[in-house]
Amino acid sequence: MSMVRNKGGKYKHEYKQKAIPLTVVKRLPVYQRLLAELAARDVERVSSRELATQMKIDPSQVRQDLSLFGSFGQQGYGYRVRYLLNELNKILGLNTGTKLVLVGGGHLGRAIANYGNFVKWGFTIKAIFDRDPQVIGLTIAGLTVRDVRELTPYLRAEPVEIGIICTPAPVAQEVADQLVAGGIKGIWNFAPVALRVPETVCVEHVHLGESLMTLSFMLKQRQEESTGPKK
Amino acid sequence: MSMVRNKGGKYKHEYKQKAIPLTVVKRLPVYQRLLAELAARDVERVSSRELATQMKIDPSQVRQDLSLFGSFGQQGYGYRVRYLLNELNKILGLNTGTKLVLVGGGHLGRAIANYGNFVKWGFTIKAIFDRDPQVIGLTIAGLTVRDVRELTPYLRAEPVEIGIICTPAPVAQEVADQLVAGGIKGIWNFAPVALRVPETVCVEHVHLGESLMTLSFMLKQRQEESTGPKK
DNA sequence: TAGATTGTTAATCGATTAACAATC
DNA sequence: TAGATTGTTAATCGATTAACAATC
Repeated sequence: MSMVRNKGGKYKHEYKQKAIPLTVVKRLPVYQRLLAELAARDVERVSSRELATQMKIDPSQVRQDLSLFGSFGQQGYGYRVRYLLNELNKILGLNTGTKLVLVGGGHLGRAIANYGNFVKWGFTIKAIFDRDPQVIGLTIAGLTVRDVRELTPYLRAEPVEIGIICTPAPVAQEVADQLVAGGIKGIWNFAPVALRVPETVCVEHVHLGESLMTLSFMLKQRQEESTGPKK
Repeated sequence: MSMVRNKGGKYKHEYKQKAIPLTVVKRLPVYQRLLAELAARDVERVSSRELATQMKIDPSQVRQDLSLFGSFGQQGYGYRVRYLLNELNKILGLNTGTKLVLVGGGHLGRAIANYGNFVKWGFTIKAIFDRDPQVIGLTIAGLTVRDVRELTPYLRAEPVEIGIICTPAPVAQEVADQLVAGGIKGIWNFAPVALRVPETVCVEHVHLGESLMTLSFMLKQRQEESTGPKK
């Protein structure tokens, strides 16, 4: 996938400067997962129509999304599964040996640390920190939990791309500040607070409470639909 | 909040039949959280502008979102925090004693079971199931883990609104089928698969892998922005 | 070759933002 | 009362869907 001339004779993708809409960004990992599943079953090719059916979206959308990053298919054929998967991995920054630290060794932190699914995309948790003397010194997923006071010095000595926050809400902002001070580039936040960070730092939050409330709302709506008048 | 006549003399909210856009649904829990924080600090009133600032959206959007459910504010004053919070809780179906079962007693399942944050909205996990003989019989969050083969009989005897799936991906669909057979109304799915369920069943999925990939992508974009040409 | 399917441009649809009368 | 802020309608913006020439 190098630079390609288009009709006008101009280069496309001279610089990938276009901002990708968040709606598209959220679909990229889904494409990746579907492609990975197909590749695991040794499926060779896939059409935008097939991918779209799986995701309950329009085939045009699949093609439009992918075309933001390049031309990966062939007319009349579709997409080669392995090739497209590989391109998506590159787009998503997978398999580049991304390093993480985890702060908060409670139940959720332990679950994340032991969740093996990330390793295969090249993500590695390098250290775990906690504040509680009862937790410090424990072994979680093969790592000895360190005192959170060592966090900033650790990051100075061992630069890491991503920090995971699995602490209670009240201390999450403080931890975020320390991670930022330590030069972290992204935060994966599981605490139910909106973190304030500099613009240069990316935050992805997983708010379990909000997720459950969403489900609760949908349930209630369904119920009212059936209770209410039938059209 | 009962029925109110509008200018045309027609009742509004005769039947809450309008479908709420998913974009709005996803913001409702955020409003709820912000209001709960304000209520905890004994703040009495809040304006759409203040809420909007917190959420980095437009004040119009806050008012428009809320107006889908009723008129909760007062001109020139804003919204009473406690009143609006209470209305949001009703809208979201919180504090109605929702019962859940959890399938999968691994690290993630244990974290969910021990995550105390849901209890305060009236969600209670009534039983935990697993397939592994090593896990069956263990006590997790005060509950003895049952054999997953008891799942369907259990649900027949003890109706439950929501099933949580914390199993590995390959068995998630099978578990979903059993939950549906047991009359469950909603599924909170942590397994990285798209579940096939009847239209009557709501699914909310939390895909940790997709979330981490999203973060990875944003990081890569940031990096390319700074590496690439400055404007 | 004929059939299929891409990449892309144009048309549609829906969500966000702006504006303002109503009124606390 | 004057100032502030809602609820709602209209205008704008962006995302999704449709259409089709290009071509494998």
